[in-house]
Amino acid sequence: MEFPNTGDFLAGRLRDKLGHDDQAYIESLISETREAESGEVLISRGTIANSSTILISGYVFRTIESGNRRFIVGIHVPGDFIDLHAFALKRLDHNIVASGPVTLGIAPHQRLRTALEEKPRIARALWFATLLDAAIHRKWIQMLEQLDAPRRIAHIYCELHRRLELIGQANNRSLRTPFTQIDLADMCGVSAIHANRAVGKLRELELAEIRRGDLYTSNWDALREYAQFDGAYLYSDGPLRFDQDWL
Amino acid sequence: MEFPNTGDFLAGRLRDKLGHDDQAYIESLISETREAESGEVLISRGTIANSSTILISGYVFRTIESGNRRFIVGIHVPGDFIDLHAFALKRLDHNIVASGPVTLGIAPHQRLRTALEEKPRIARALWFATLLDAAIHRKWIQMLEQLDAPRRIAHIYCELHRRLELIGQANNRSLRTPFTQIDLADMCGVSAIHANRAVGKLRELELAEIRRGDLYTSNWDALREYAQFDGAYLYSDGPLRFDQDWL
DNA sequence: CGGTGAAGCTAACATGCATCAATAGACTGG
DNA sequence: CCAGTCTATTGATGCATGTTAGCTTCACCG
Repeated sequence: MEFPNTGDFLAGRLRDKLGHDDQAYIESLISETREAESGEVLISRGTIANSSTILISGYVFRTIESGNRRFIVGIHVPGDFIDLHAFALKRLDHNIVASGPVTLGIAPHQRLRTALEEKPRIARALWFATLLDAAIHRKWIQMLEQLDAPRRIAHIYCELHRRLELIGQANNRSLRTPFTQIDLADMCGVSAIHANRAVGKLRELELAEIRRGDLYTSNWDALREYAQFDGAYLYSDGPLRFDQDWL
Repeated sequence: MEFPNTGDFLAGRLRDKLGHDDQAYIESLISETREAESGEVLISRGTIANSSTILISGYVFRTIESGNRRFIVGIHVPGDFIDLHAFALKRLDHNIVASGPVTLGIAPHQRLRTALEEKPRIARALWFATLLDAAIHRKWIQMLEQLDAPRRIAHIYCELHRRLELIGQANNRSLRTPFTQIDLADMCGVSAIHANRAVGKLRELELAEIRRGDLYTSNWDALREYAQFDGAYLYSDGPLRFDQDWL
């Protein structure tokens, strides 16, 4: 299977957790790829799925609609399984929406089932991936409880930067995204106007310049300190040997 | 193994998901039980664990300490595995703290490992449990993004009420907890003073009376509507057959 | 080239919440 | 029984954020 625009796109999340053979095996679960446009609802809340999806390029949001407003409860970067829940739970409790153009890999549940039976290590790797999602969720909860709007925005960009780093797609000076200020507002639980003020404050403090979703900074460290960002929750440190002493 | 104060305490989370034999099997993973006092840190962030823990009675918080303040990012009720993450990730990124006196069941990782190898259905049940945790996390994110302080408190109690219902420990008129207003503040990301005002507002609206953590109400439906509570995210509806078409 | 709509930006006022200060009630240990 | 501590409560003040309205900028497209 050929993946456009990506080398070893699965290198990120499961990087230290699987050998090269296992990575290739996971890629072999993908039966086809698909392109989608910005704003497209890739998976709707409540739909019964019989395949799961890997994000190959672009960004997607997990969104919950409530009271004619949309809330973003998670973001995914290339290499992430975006609906493993649907495999175990059969239906999702939220929508998955493309932010900007995306490329997706489709993994039929039938193949996943076989993989889980034949390769226990794969099963654990997928479990690990969902545990990591949960850890990121917890960090967002804390972020929403603790930080004001400018810091929330800074924290989100710092997290994305680290996650892109893990798949070799991070840039020293900038982070390009298709996010609008409305998207930022929906992530932070503030109004779009206030998201605008928050972006302005980061600019005023000379920590970051955010233009049309693209963040430019000359000092990631200062930005991370301002956002009180500590990436330990991403479990990306080397010595953690996932497969070694588990099986 | 005898469990004090609980009948079939695992009936809740995995209720429809496992047969009676499997429930008994999970209970047999527990090598010993342990009591702990209110406020005790049961599992510290960063500790390498070689056993996992099931909450048998009482409540526990998942907490993150940051900038000399504590944030609560999750609550567990009897029947929940509280540190399955530590099994797969080896260390936790947060603390687990007893709220009020608790009884715990200890399941050595060695036994869990054997169980996962011998009973694929158990492995999936545990995976399901962590996915449910993630779904609850997402709901908290949305709640923090959308609701004001009084509604957040109401939502948290509505969620707990539903979760207690699933293990047959819910009461029609009240919900007893050992939570202080400081705890409520740490869950909602507001100051203790404001949590007090929020409690006062629920009282003023005649939706609920909260005294020393115990909530009394004559109208759960009104409270749920006020909090915009929809329990679908708890995946507790009958027709979802977890083990049937998965294996 | 100019119209159109979405996104970004700004101002003015209203509300939610933090903070400080102070007090009262409840539990605990002497 | 009292003192000390933790919790609950109330008021006053200022900052954070919501809301409404209007304006600007830019990409797209006829």
